[in-house]
Amino acid sequence: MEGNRKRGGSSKREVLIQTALELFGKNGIHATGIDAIVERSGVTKKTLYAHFRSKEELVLAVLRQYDGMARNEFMRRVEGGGKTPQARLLAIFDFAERWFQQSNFYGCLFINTIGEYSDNDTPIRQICKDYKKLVKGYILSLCEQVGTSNPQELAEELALLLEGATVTAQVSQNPKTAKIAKRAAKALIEKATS
Amino acid sequence: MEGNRKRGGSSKREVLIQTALELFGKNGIHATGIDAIVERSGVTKKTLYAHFRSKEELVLAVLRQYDGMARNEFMRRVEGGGKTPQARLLAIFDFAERWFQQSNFYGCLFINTIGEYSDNDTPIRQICKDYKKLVKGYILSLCEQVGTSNPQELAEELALLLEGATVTAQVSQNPKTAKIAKRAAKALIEKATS
DNA sequence: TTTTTAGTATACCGATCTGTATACTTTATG
DNA sequence: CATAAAGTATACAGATCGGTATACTAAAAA
Repeated sequence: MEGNRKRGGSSKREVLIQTALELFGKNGIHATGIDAIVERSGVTKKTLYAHFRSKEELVLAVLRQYDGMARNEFMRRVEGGGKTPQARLLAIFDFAERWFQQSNFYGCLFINTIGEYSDNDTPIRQICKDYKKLVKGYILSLCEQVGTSNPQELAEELALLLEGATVTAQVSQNPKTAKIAKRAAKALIEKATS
Repeated sequence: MEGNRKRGGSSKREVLIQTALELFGKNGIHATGIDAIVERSGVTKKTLYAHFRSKEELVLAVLRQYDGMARNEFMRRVEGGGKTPQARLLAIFDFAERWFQQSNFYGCLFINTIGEYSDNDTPIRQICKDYKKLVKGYILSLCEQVGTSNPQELAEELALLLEGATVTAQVSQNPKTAKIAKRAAKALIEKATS
């Protein structure tokens, strides 16, 4: 074979990853059984284990897939949200607000996953850590274009605001935390560039 | 009986709550089995179910206990960390730094728990939500004494910084996020009170 | 067309999960 | 001292966990 993913559609592998992503995001990883993924995806357990050797491998595939998707959309939205570096930095929080408003928003998958896996040197945790590092790197690259004497400092502060807004929106189920973070970000950017 | 908690010591109930707190914090709730709690605490399963009707009741007891302990220590440290409202607001982040440095720091138990329980109207989630609300209320009370035209706004911003520092310290295992948050907080407080 | 691959359907395995039952022991108090 | 509460030790029930085995089917490739 070879002609899977029937014409723009999705292979069984992708269906499984997508289904697992939904369930992991909603209920967490440990609370999501293989049987639930199999049932919801309409794919047989045998097929699942033909694509993934174990649940952990499925978890890793889900995290990697989401990592790519999320960072891509993040950068796309930020880039499209403004022309100047200042405007783009603020657009981060417009993107966040739309994200928080989605009905399937259950906080950051990577944060939630880290809460379930404390062992530091596991591949699962590493993916989560790397994601955060890469996002912060992107924010830093914007801060470097904004004309401040200490872009690293500004990037760290803005990254903190984004994380804080995300978990607070998750807890309170109120997307307005994005606006609060944006207001604080504006003040910090102004201070750094004056 | 009645003379439990043998002379300043701890009753079986308290031992179970403490043990469960450690395991829930480290590995999450769903990943922590009753058997693990029983084994680690040295208390029989029968006794556990004599004190708690179900695992969920134990979870609730753990969260309530931790809620009280954590808020108490938070306020105590902040109050002892400065005399003026400004100094106390900044002392929040000194407290946070010490917290992040503890070897058994695995992020905020309430945040991690919310990541495992997405259903909104469960008692478990309610405790987590209430905790965050009460902490924010305390921060607000400090902001009201600091002399700003919009204490609510400042409190929301500082609460976001604290959350962001907490989850970022959890992910990066680096307590320095507290200092970053403190720096940003200082700027926001100055701006609000000038 | 024949063969190989990917899939379904379903039953099963051993381990672990939450929770209960049975029988015995410690211990505080009336 | 006698009693009753609280505890230990241990086995077990029923469900679910992650993962495997068997038999059959659809379909693409040779």
